[in-house]
Amino acid sequence: MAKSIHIALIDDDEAVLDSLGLYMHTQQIATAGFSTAQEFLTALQQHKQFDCIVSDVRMPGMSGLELVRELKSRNIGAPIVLITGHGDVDMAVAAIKVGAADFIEKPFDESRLLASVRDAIEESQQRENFGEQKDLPAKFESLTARQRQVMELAVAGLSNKEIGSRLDISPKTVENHRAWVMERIGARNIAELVRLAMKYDRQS
Amino acid sequence: MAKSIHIALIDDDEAVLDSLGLYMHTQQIATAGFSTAQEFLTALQQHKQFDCIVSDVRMPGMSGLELVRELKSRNIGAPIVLITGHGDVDMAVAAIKVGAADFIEKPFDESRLLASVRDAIEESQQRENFGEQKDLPAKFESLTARQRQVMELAVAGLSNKEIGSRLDISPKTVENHRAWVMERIGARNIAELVRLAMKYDRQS
DNA sequence: TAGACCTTGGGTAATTTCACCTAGGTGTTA
DNA sequence: TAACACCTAGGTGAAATTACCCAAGGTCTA
Repeated sequence: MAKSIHIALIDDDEAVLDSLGLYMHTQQIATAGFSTAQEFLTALQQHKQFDCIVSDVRMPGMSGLELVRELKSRNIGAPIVLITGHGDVDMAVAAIKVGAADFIEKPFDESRLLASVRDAIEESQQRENFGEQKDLPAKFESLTARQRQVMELAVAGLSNKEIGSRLDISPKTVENHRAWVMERIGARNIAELVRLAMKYDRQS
Repeated sequence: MAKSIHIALIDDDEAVLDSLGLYMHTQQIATAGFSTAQEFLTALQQHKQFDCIVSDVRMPGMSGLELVRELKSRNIGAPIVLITGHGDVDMAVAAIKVGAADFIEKPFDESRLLASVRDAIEESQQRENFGEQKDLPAKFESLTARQRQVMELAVAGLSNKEIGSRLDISPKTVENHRAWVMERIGARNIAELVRLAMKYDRQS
């Protein structure tokens, strides 16, 4: 349910990496620090996944802006938040145009960055959800009859015990069906399942 | 969350009361048995509340049909399921017309009655909900700013811990706000809250 | 200023959910 | 027949929710 957040921090200044990493940690966000864009790209090639990428703009080697372009050309979906100490309007415009999620000037409040990161992740997930919505009918129709029964009662707000007595099966079995439903539909919690189920109901 | 169900059983045949009461008990449904409609009405006057009333039709004194009329004239909302051993189509039609929720001929399967009772309760609750829907905006707007924040994040599927770190308050406080929200909105569980919140979003 | 309400957060205990696992019985299909 | 999917249901352990209780401090208002 929790869905831990994991972000990448890219900055050639170690002090920045440390302080941001520490702050994010206090916010239950895992971080991986990289001194250069190249280092980060190497990690990517090793199948590492990040929910968001926070990168400095001015760095030796590949710049943050170039990194954004590179990632976009690779079709990496993770949102990228750029931070910089020497930004100007043009640079900011360019960054957003090529697809950066945000562009923040140093010095900034850590909470400001956090909010930006969260917004970016949320937005990208909503994009994902839009993609998924087309498969909604397919997903719901892939449920077995039993799973559908359980799903409907769960969405109606019944506990596993109540569903069990309603369907005359053990609460444990309900639990199992429920787990399957969550996985098949791709919902991370009941709230999401309810939302998707309502969407599906209205669609079809 | 559980919302225990409590129904009234009215039949002049003690054996019927006993067996139905026993069966309902196995289904986590509490029952109160009455030998005559009058007895039941007396209980009603003592502020007893029932989610559903199951009554025989042919009884000494007031008949089941008369009971339905009586209750309707008193504006009692609880659904009434009639059961009878000597029914005919006309009687059934009349029963439904005056507002009985269902009309079942003996002998019947206990599970058949159970399903009928549950459907009736669900329907009557939906009627209630329709009534409540008009108050939906009022309810949501009665939330304080903090409660609304918590509500929105909860509906989005975040755990109390996540909401806490997002709002920089302790999970415990989130819990308290959440409880208030549930009470104010009148939702019995998250699923219901999500549904109401979506309804509200679409309405306004 | 006293009362009402909101926000904050602590405690305790019961219940529920979640994420794993194993495993038998059934029915379908390659 | 063997593989596969499904339903059933048990176990364990961690995490979360729910329902209560309590109290302190702030703000606003009659």
